[in-house]
Amino acid sequence: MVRPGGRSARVQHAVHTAVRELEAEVGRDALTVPLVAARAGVTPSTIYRRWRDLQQLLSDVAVERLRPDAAPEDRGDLASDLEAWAEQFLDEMASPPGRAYIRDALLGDPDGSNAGQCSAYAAEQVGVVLARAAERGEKAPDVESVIDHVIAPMMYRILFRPGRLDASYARRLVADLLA
Amino acid sequence: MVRPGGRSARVQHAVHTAVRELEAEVGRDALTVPLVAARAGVTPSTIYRRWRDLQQLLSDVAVERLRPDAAPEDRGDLASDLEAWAEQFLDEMASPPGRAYIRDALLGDPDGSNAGQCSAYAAEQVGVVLARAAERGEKAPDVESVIDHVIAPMMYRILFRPGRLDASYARRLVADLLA
DNA sequence: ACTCTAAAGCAAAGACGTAGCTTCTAAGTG
DNA sequence: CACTTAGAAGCTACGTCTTTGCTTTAGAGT
Repeated sequence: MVRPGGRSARVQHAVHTAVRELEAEVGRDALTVPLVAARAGVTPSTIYRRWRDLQQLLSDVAVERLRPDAAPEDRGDLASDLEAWAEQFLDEMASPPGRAYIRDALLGDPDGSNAGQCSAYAAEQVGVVLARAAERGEKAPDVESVIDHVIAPMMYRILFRPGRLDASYARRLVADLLA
Repeated sequence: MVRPGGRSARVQHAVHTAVRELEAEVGRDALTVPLVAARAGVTPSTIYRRWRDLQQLLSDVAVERLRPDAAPEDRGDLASDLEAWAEQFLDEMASPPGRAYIRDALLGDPDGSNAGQCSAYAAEQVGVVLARAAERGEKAPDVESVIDHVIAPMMYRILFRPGRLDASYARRLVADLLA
């Protein structure tokens, strides 16, 4: 049972913060559970008990970092909004740190719930764009179509075919979808 | 330098075999490098040197298992061929072992070459189907289109949205592409 | 205030990962 | 057919990480 205002929450926050700090300081590959524990001021066994291993901890932190921090920009029409969002999404996700976070999120995650959360974030952002279009009276596809025709192809390339990506790919996918 | 007929090749084979056997016997989570080494009759340091860690070893083995073992079935026309291939692909990849292999292949792979290999396997199979269609004189899409419109959406769901999949999804994607 | 329980601390034992050095083996050469 | 050589495997010792049982703490509910 998680007690929101209590010690558990403090520990979780301290550990997450320690991971982010150390990731920046010593690099991902040098991270170890004892190192994180020392920085967070907890004992290693606490981390092992709560997260089971370093992978799952990194996965948790990665999901946090993949959460969008702002609503998609409003450029006045669906095509522009979607194009801008897709370009930014691709740009962030295809970057080396972006790819690392995606891999971490997928990795320590037997049941896929962390990865599912990432997908939900993207779907939510797209949902906002589509809802705005609907309010304007524009004809808009549904979220599922955007996932299948825009997000999925971008993700596939990011994960399976690195080095075959640029912003024009995002624009082409959006254009094809809206055609 | 790898010497195909020599000791290196024997060791690599013994280690891969040991991984597959132990995976079946004790389960993935109980695999460790020393355990694999003992079964393969080599010392742990050999594995650490060649593969660096367990993840990369599992990644190598996973790629091997994801290699298709036969050419796609010929059902006489493009739509049927592609539909059959997509259904089988989805079925294999969405299964628990299939997902585990995909994750392993993605995982121990900083530069994405193992994952790229998996993608290449799928592209090759699709290429065979499309080439047959071209020989028959059918109008066929190119491989890139199939990747974007069929493979990528299936993979995205497998990785990010488990539990939202069935064979009809594969059929729908193929039908939409060929429409 | 008191009780109760989930979570954290502690400590010791065992397993794992790393690195230096030695030994082997197969490919190339005269 | 020896001989050389370099890459790869074996061995070993050390340090670090992981696991586990038990104890202690702190916050939620009464």
